[in-house]
Amino acid sequence: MTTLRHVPSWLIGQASMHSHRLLAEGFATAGARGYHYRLLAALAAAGPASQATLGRATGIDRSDVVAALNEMTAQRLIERTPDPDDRRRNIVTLTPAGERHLATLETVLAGIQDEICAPLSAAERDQLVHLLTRIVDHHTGERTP
Amino acid sequence: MTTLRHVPSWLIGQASMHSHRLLAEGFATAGARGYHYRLLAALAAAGPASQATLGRATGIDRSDVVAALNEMTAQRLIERTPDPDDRRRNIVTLTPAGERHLATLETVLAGIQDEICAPLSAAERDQLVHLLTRIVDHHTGERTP
DNA sequence: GCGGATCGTTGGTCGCACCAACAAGACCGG
DNA sequence: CCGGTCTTGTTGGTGCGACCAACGATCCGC
Repeated sequence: MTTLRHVPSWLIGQASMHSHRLLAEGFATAGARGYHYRLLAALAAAGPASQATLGRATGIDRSDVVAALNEMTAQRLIERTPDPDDRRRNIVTLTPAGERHLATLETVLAGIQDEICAPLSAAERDQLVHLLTRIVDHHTGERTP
Repeated sequence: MTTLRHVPSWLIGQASMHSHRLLAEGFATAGARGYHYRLLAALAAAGPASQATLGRATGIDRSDVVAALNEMTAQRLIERTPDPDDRRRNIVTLTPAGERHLATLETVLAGIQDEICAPLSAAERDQLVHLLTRIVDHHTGERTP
């Protein structure tokens, strides 16, 4: 696509495709996918939380949280306990296996960042992060005004 | 996701999500989607071509080309003619309506680029394009050696 | 002429993002 | 205390994009 080579959205999309593919491969060999990592990371960062809270923290839809959590309970990575203070809620907890799993996914993730940014110097990588941060912040801030 | 805010692949993915959403909205109001634009652009750039050629030029799978082309023939944007020189092939041609449609999609696309890059100066936008180009080239070059 | 490659097509799979609806429960104003 | 409103978990379904396997038909090199 010669025409599209200068178009930001095309470049962003292509870069996203490649990184997503690499990430999906890496996560798949660990038996996980993107949603799993995000949820594990959120749980590790903020401690046990309800599913709705997790959904808000990760930007994953409530219904998709349910599905991912089902898969993760099957793998004994998390546990669902009914909240005694609010019987609508489930309190989701990270199991030791879940913490270990998160650690391996974390290393996978880090390795793939280097792979993605291979052609860039450290300074350029920081530059890229800075530019993208501004774009992402701009469009997430304006989402729900 | 505080943890992910510095991770390139996360930023790329988020940026891709936003631009994809904007683009999908814009294209949808014109009755198109991403594949349609890509195919129209490829046809305009290289002239009439077979479906397999189009697939290779756009990076879209043969089977997905079929589906998109079906939708586009229903909208009278393209025409499929059997190739007399090779009876396996269809020669796909852009209709006048298709050219007009492409033009409107082109303006939609351009507008959205500005929207995406709104928080960036012209120089920064060039910088971003340059950095992303290097990443994309790196990972597409290594794809099929 | 035969074997291998190519082309269009059908019919699936997967990941991610999203939406609508519902019952159960919480919560608040009157 | 009761009714209305909101939240929570869950079910089920949509759309897009990327991909893969298999098929008959056709072409091409040997």
